[in-house]
This record gives sequence, structure tokens and C-alpha cells, in this order.
Amino acid sequence: MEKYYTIGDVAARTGISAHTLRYYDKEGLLSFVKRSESGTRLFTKEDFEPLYTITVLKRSGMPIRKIREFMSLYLQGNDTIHERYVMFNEQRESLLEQIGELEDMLKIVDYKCWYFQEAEKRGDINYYKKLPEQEVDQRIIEFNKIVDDFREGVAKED
Amino acid sequence: MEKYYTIGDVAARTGISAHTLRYYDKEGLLSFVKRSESGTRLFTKEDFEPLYTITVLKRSGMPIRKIREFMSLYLQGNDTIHERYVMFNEQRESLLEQIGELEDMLKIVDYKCWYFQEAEKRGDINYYKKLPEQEVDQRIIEFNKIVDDFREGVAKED
DNA sequence: TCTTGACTTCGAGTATACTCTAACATCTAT
DNA sequence: ATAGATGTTAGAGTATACTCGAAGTCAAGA
Repeated sequence: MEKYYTIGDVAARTGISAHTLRYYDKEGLLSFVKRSESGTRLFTKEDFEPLYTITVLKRSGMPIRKIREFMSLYLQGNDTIHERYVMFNEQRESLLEQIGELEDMLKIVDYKCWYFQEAEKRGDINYYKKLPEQEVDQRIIEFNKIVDDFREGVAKED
Repeated sequence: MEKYYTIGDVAARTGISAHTLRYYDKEGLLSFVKRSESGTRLFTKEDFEPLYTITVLKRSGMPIRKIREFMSLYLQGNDTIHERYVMFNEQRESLLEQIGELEDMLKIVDYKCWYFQEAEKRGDINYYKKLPEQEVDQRIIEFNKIVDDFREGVAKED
């Protein structure tokens, strides 16, 4: 006899609310979950692995409809190993892109933190404009170049 | 006499659609933009810097309402340098967290890519279950531990 | 002058992912 | 046996960020 987990059990253990789990089911992500005669969802020990995979794909930024595709392949078993590999590989690329984008933003935000500290010391957000050109910090000149490129409509790597 | 850019010019240069620019204006992000007598928005060269800042904050994951707060401080000039510094510093923290989260997901997705390749070679998604325990790769054992923790409802660092 | 294209506002529509409510069924412990 | 907790469904509501359409205004060139 197998031990079953109700939707409430699963919610408490995984931190995914029962509402959300039902929503995922409705969206076709939880087709692997058994039901009792009366319709209650019966989660097994084994169901936690695909459930975990769903959370990983979600936290990686994969939309529900694509997770549904993945779960549909999962249900088909050994015949779809390659397709599922391809999907994970694509998600890997997507993650690298997302991380790259955020790291680019981090560089600019780091600059802004530095710049606002300098501006705060001098009590003037445009202090550098009153400085002789050779005294202006290189970081400011480079940032202004970026803004100029933005204004010129240079092709960007989005 | 100053050169002005219309909303169409700005859209073409920045890649932000005129629709979206008007939406941002309606949401209070573009209060710094002048208007002609007849109501047409007149963007100046200087307006591209706050516009660029808006895109950076957006791409960093900041919601519109918080960008509005920032732009409200921007309009108040030198008196709000410190508050703006604090906001950028918080955004820096947020970016580090987001990058950390994605890097955690990348580790798991990397593992999945490896695992699916192994499974594909053997034509069996559960090949390791038929192996003697000491022949099971350590990576698989570690991943299964993570899934077990997930099932046990261990406190997670979300 | 008239046409054309770009501008304006307002408000409705779309997409995504929940989040909640209502009405009802079922399970469990006293 | 009955109360109360927990389960079920369908469908409505929320939040966010656009995205589009309609109806009208305005400025410049043929």
C-alpha cells in the first residue's frame, strides 16, 4: 500500500499554495497526479520529482505553456528523452542570457551607486559639468558615451 | 533655440514604442518632458539620460511604481541625491539576489542536461535505479537529496 | 487649400500568473 | 452521527505591463 499526499500536504511541504497547485493542474502541468474515486488528488513520493522540476523551470523563467510542453514529454516516458534534453539545453542558454543581462545592469547600477555618492559629497547631481574636462572621472565620460549611444539609436544587443 | 525630439523620434532611437512611452508618461515616469502649446511632447537631448535610467531600472526588474518614485525624486533635484543613492543601492542588492537565484537554477539545469544525455545513451530515463548502488554517479545521489529535501518541506532560501 | 502623417487622449483589450470565492462533497475524529 | 477541516469545481477578480483602436487635432508640403 502506497502512501499518498493530499494537496494540502504538498502545499505545506513545497511552499506552493494549494490554489496554485490546482491552477497548475488546470493548466496541464500535473497530469501525472492520480485521483481517488471521489476526485481527490493523490500525490505520491515519486510525484515530488516532477513537481521539483516544475519549480526549477518556473524559477528559471520558463512560462507555464512551455512547462506544459515539457510535462507532456515527461508523460510519454523514454521516447522523449532527447526532446527533453533539448528543452533543458535551451533553458540553459536562456539562463545564461538572463544572467548576462542582469550582470550588464549590475555594472551600470554599480556605477550609479558610485556616482550618487560622489554627487552627494558635493551636494550637486551635476557637479562634473563644472569641472575642467581633464578632472572629470573616466567612469563619468564612459557612462555619458553610453547615454549618447542610446540617444543616437545605436543597434543594441537585446 | 533648442532641438526637440518628438515621441516618434524617441521611439525610433531608443527602441521603446511610442505607445509604451505614452504609457510611461501616464504612469508618471516622464513628468520631465516638456509640451508644446498644442500638447505635443517635446523631448530634449538631456531627457535621454533619465530615459536611459528608466530602461536600466526596468531591465533590472524594478516595477513601474518604484521607477515612478525614483523619477519623483529626480524631479526634486539636489535635495534627493541621498534617497536616490539608497534606491540604487537596494536595486544593486536585488540584482545580486536575482543573479544568485538564476545561478542556482543554472546548476540544476546543467545537471539535468548531463543527466538526460546519460539517460539518452542508455535509452532509459531511470537507468540508475537498476544500477548497483556504488555505480550510481555522485551527481545523481546529490540531486535526489535535493528532491528529498523538497519533499520533506525543508526551509528554503527563497 | 487640402491631404498626409504624426501627434493627442481615453478607454478597452491582451497576456501572464496567480488568487480568491462560492457552492458543494467528503473525510476524520470525537 | 455530526462537526469541522479539507477536498472539489467553475468562474470571477487582481496585478502588472503593455498594446491597440477610435476619434480627433495640428503642422508642413503639393
